[in-house]
Amino acid sequence: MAVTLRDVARAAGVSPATASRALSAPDLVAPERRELVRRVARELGYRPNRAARELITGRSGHLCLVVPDLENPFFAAVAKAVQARARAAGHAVVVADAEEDPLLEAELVGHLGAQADGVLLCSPRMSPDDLADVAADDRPLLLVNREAAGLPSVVIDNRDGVRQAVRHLHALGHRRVAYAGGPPGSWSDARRREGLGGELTDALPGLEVVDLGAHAPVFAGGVAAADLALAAGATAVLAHNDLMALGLLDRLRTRGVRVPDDVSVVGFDDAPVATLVTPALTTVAAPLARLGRTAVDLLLDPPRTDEPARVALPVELVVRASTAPPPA
Amino acid sequence: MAVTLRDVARAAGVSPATASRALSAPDLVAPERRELVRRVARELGYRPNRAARELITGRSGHLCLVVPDLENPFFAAVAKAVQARARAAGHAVVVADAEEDPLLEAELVGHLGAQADGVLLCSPRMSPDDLADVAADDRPLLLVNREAAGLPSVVIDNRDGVRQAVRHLHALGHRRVAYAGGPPGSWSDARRREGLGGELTDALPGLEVVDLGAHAPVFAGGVAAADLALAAGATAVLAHNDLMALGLLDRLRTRGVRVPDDVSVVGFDDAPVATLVTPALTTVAAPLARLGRTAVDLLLDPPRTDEPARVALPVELVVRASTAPPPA
DNA sequence: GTCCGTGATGAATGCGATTGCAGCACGGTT
DNA sequence: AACCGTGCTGCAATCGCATTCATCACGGAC
Repeated sequence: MAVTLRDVARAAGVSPATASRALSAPDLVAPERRELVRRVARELGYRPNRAARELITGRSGHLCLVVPDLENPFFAAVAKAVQARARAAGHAVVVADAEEDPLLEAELVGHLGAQADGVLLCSPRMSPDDLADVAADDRPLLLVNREAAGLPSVVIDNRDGVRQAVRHLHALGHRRVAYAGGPPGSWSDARRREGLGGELTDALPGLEVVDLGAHAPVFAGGVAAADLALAAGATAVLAHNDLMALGLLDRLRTRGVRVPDDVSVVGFDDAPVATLVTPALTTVAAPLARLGRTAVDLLLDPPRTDEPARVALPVELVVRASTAPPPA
Repeated sequence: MAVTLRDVARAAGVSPATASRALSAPDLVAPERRELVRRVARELGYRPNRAARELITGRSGHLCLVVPDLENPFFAAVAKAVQARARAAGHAVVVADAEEDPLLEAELVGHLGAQADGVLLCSPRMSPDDLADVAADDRPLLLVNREAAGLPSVVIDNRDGVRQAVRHLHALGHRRVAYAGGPPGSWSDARRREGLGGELTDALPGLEVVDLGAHAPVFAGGVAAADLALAAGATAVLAHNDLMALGLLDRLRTRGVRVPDDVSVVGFDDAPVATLVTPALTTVAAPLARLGRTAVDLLLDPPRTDEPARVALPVELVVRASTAPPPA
């Protein structure tokens, strides 16, 4: 059997209460006794039983992370960072893959979240109403890459991202730029469309933004968008994410259109795959690791304000080989 | 506060013991009482407290999954499948990213694994000795994509994978095939080298296999291997994994070598990215989802044999656009 | 010398669910 | 009528730990 606190106490010749204090409230125990207990504990290989501790303290030492798809590099990157930061803070991470399903998402938050010290809900597909429902538990909840009224959140600056991308294209000489949007209902897609609005076109003379509509945020979505972009006569396409940008690249090549000579392509997220293709993708880099770390920090000790915290992280355009001046 | 079993019992007019049995050992309770309790529990939104249950049963309902890198698509795919299967079996998954570090890996198994019902150790970097150490706990442990004496494991058929790949290349007419190996000490790389051994060259007349040595199993490793392959005069290269194959593709293109016209390239794993590049990668598809599912099944109810279970899953060559007959 | 404050310690309690054991009612057997 | 087996049910103990409260020793102040 495992070593319990009683074993340590017995071996050290103290009561379980003293042993407990020596390990988790050191100030309350006389120095030499404290060190004795700690040494004995180490020698015996004592590990506190999380269940017993949770039962009495109410804290499990677990965080729950819910993502739509673990295989999506965006969420994989966030999950990795969350895991690392949580571990540094002494917490384990229970991850749940919601398989892009809003219902499953809500269920997972309810089931798994109930046994955790807090829940990180990543890019939820849920409607604002359902979101309010799952947040009704007193369990701390933090939204990642999505905002909602009354809930704390960490997001990336989507508006600024598309602006940086479009300014880059405009500076290269492009005047007709297409946006290949993400799925309908996507919160981040809505923010990006805001960034493309009047304010931007006002600031950039001669610029026309063509909306190519909503697409699945995957390779196939980009393939479909490519044909629309060509039909619309755009010389540059900004994609909702990198996966779609790869689809664009592939379809354009198939149709004999050279990138970046004939058409420029810009992605979003800076997924690792962006550097693995030819031409390497110009893309808006989202600080995914920082997103994950900030989320954990904010969840574990929330600022003591009345309003829930809302953090937006800056993004940065990374120019690679998929953008160039338009053909003369 | 949360609804406890006592609340349910009181509301249903029975003792906590009966309420407990009604929910988790239904046969022991009279039918009408049982249904009453279950209805009341549902109406009150009762959720058993995992900590309390763990304390007495010793089972936590958690599995622990340790992987070297969550962002690696290979492990992301396995993690996704593990998570799904575990959930179906009523278990939550605690994931730990070992950051490719054998020491951290061992520590994570010790810390996190101690509080779980079982540990899935994915492609451990650990030495066989350290492996034996961490397995010394009575906690069930299962190796994924690695074998070791005395431990149960689920692997893919690495030997057969390289054989299928090389047979394919030989059938296309290639006679000088290079192998760009993975990192030194990699268990799966060793198995693949076995597959390339005498048995294969005996069976395929005229075939020569050139060993390009060990490389980091990433894009940059493939880039380095590309130059070696060209210098060795190979007309086809088999890479340790898809990431390296992408590096090969990129470097060959940069040097003006056409794929597949001049040189054929074959990857391993069939990571999602294999279809996202041009030319789409011919690769050995590892059944990653099945790997994860099988691992969970085997961990949760191990066969009652003396020897620990060893399962090898079949792989399948997927021919895409990166292989063709060699130049005349 | 007595009293009180201080700091260190241990005994006891409880967190919520499970489970061995005893008790109870009931129907059938001798 | 006495007895026994069967089927349910409840009591109470238990898991490992944190924490409250009482106790005790010690030293300084009066």
